[in-house]
Amino acid sequence: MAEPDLRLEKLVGVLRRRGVILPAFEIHGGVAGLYDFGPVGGRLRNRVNQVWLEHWLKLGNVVELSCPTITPYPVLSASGHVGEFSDFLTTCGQCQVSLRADSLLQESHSNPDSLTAVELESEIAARNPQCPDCGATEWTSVTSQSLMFNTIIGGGKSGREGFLRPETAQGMFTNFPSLYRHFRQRLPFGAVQVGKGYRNEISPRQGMIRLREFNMAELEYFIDPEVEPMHDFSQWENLPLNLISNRDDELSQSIPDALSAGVIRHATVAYFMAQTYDFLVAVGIDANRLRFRQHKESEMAHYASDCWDVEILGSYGWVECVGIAHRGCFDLEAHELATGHRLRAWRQWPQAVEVDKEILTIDGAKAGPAFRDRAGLVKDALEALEQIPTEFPLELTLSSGEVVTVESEHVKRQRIQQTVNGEWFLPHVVEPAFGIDRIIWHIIDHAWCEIEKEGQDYSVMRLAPDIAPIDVAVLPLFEKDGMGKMAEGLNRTICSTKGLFSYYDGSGSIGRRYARADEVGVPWCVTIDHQSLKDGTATIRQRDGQQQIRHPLDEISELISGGMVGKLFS
RNA sequence: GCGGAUAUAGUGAAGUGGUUAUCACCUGAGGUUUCCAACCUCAUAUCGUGGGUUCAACUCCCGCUAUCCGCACCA
Repeated sequence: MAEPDLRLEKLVGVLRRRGVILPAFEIHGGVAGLYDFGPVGGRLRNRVNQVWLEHWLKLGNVVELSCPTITPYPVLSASGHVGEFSDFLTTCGQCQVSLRADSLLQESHSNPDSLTAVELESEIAARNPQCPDCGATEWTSVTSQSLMFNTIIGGGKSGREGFLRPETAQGMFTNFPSLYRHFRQRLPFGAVQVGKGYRNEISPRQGMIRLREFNMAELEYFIDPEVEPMHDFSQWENLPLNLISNRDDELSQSIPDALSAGVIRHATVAYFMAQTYDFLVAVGIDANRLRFRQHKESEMAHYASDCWDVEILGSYGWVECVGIAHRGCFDLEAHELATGHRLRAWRQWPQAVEVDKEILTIDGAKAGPAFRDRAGLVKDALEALEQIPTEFPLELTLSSGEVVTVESEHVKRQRIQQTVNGEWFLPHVVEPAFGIDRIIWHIIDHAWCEIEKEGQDYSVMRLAPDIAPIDVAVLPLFEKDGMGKMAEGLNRTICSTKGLFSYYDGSGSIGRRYARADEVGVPWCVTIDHQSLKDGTATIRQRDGQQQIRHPLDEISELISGGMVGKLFS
């Protein structure tokens, strides 16, 4: 490859100059990790989002949600983000290595994870732990490295702590009851959301690759773990893909083959991998620069049973752009535990079961005064006991973690006789999560090429017509004799056609204007010339291949919006 | 967050302690031109930002911000 760094520099220059992607707030000095999609990029982003949405909605049992980005503290505490996303760091005064402050106290403190920044700092000062790298005992002050943006919801004393969401998923989990009702209590179903996520990265790098505010698109697909998933893989049977298993085996195998070989562990994960492949190729990712990499046991969250990343090769090497994870019931269970709201689906058994058993429950008159506000928890814990205990007093662990002493006078036996028709269970979730900015970056990276044209470097963005931000450039050969007027009229017609967008360009030579259009990936140029004035036809030029055909003006917008124009060139 | 380098027009670069800061491409206006970056004329910058040194700072010094490269962090 010839000077990849130079290519990257040139590409970044093109994107800035033409208003595709540029640093945000640049006139104020800019902010690391924040980028604008400019006059051309804005519509590009929108179209990629749109194609993504349509791709998943066509599954037929998927709906779109839109949830707030401002998220109250308890939601992200329940989901585990508060713990996961904030670390306390300190730096060695000698060798400058940065470490998690709690890891320094692992030896000397029973639970360093629970300490606040101030406590960590005084503990470190008191115990003088050695730097594992250089052995020094000087440490800088402890700083919090929360990766979430904090905010206060509301003002004054009533203000509640909150965050800007680090992912869109939580809103879809908290909406489970509404989704369940919408789908008339029948699994499987899914919810998608396209929107912004925020992570206060310590050092954003590599342009669009690591951002502080980013566009993401996620699908949460809820399934019954006891029902064998039914997916039609016929479309992908003879399509070998690049797979790297968690044992680092590099395979070239079709998705259904990898599934039956047990490399991919779950059919729904496999199905979404195949769908993801189709989406990425449809928006212009080069299939040869795309691979699936399975997470190793060690890098997978404990609750996940299988997880695959899609990595795309571009100017920054292989970059993770999509994660497809089987999350088990982790998320719904976490929110259920935190809120007490049932986030379950009903499974009807084929045969009703008659239950006739004895359980232990509280004797309200005695246990009520004894346990007061915990009486309900005591009741739940007692009724959940598999075996009826015979010895009292009994040490009973409540769901809150608290242990209480139960005397025999607090309890009574109760006979249960009922018919049970089914059970409530926690659905499992398979989640494909897409980093839209990273995907857009790679679409551009793969689409942009410099070719030699008459001895000059010539820059072309070979964007797929479905996502090209500008569908048509309307060009009068000259801006005189009414050609300019005619072209302006056509431009308005195209812009008012649903789904189409065009621009008018009358300045410079015709070749220069074709070049300008090619550089931002306009697939079609329509040129009005002298003949157009006479017979109402114009030439349509194809970006890739640079061929031209002549066609009646009044059919052009229909031809392009119907996606039929490409056929004229074959 | 640490260390190093860098910051001049839309893009890419040159240059200087002292009147109007160069160059190429791009962009705009006018001319010319019957389809692929042609040509001619003209136009477009308070030299990242705040402070200091100086009679005078784009130029020297310091802080900040951003970018790039290592390290660390993150996925």
